[in-house]
Amino acid sequence: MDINSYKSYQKILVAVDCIIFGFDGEHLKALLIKRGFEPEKGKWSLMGGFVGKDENADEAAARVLQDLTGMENIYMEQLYTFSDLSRDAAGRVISIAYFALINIAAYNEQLQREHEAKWFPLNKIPSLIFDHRKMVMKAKEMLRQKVANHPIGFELLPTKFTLPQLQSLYEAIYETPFDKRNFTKKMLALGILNKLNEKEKQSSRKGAFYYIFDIAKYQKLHSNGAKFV
Amino acid sequence: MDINSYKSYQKILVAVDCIIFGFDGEHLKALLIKRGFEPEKGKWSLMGGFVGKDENADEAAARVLQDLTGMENIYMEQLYTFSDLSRDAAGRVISIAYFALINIAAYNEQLQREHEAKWFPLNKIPSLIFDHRKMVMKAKEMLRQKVANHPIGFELLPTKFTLPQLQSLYEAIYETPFDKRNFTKKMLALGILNKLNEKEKQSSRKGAFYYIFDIAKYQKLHSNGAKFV
DNA sequence: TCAAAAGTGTTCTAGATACACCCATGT
DNA sequence: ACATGGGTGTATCTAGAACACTTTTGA
Repeated sequence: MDINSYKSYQKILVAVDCIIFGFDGEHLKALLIKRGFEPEKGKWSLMGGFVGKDENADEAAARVLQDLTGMENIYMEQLYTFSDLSRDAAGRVISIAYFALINIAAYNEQLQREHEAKWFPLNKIPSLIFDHRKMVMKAKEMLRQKVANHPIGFELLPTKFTLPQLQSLYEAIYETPFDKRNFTKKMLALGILNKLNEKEKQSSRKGAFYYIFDIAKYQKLHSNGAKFV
Repeated sequence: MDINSYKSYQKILVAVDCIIFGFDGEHLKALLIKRGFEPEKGKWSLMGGFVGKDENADEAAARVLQDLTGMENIYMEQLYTFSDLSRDAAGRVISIAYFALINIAAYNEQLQREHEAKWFPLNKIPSLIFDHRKMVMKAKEMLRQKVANHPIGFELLPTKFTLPQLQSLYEAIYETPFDKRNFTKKMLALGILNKLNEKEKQSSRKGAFYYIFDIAKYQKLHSNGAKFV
């Protein structure tokens, strides 16, 4: 703050934009919508909204996410604030970007149709309005960093998942294959997965055992992160 | 964005606040100012300012930093955006926090007096206005993470520095002692330090060789980070 | 019986850690 | 001569990487 009074400064429109990641078992995807209003109507865009006078940015982002997905308690984290003068064609708007991780299978098809939303693989993101492409790229980078040290990958999977599914997810995030034995070894060594006495039989004849993430065990061990990759 | 027009949303005052880190050879410190205007006049605070209509947040932060330090080209990075409804006692203001690293020895004493600024060791931060304490803590966390993978520690030291100085810095950042032999070994193994044929003789009789950071070598090796701790 | 994916151990290598003595110099 | 901080090497341990075969079962 400098010595000028608050009043001599101009207020600015503040938006949030959400990069919503999902994983379909093969590709890491982002949920985009066809923008329904001007400017740039009809173009692909991130889901966003303005920050209202009675909410903070986290609340605004959660509201936007709920509008689009119908879900609450989505994993969500602030990413970065974009403030270039001409980033929004309609005027000065700064945008606080959030990234969110959801279980793609739980996503409501109905809402998808209502919003004209679509999942795009990260390597096939269409042309986006404004600086949204930059946001997606930054979110992807942050996802990689976070996943390496925090057990957030599980947010992208169903409650019950198999080790091959988990591995596919990590391979999709890092765009690189991992050795099955080493991967399994490391994940199990973390001691935060509980094996269920039940198999997933869709994707193979033999079937793969389901696991669940044991959040209690995780929190006991290392509240501030451990190495996941 | 939702279907409402931009106009139906309220604009918000947008500020930047800077967490400025320095290292005096022993302690990691943050530069704080005595706030010169209401509300909370006379209390300790981060240096901040509003984002003007003709600048983006990075530019605003750079301007604020230059006001306080007289320096340009300071290492600076966006940290997080704080937007709680009641974070500023004077009204709704969101603040984009930045952290900056400067060579404390190059800091202009004159400006320090003008701004009633003072360096505080990180473990002796006084009571701060608003949510500034949260900002400082978050900045400290980010500094640790960044320093581990990026050669930004050098920003806190003079151009010429000794290995004992570098080690003290890392020890201050991580609040933990390192083994001298292992530290030296690792730093030299990175291959990004150039030994000068010149010694620093203030702090010991024998004297310690000066080194300089070789940014060119660093960039050649790994543009996207390496392990520094 | 065979195709397709799941499951499982050992060896090797590199990086991290632990550890103690001599060196250079100013007083 | 001695006190102070600077400089250096080796042995051990641990985590990560490389690598191939057997198991299960539906078709």
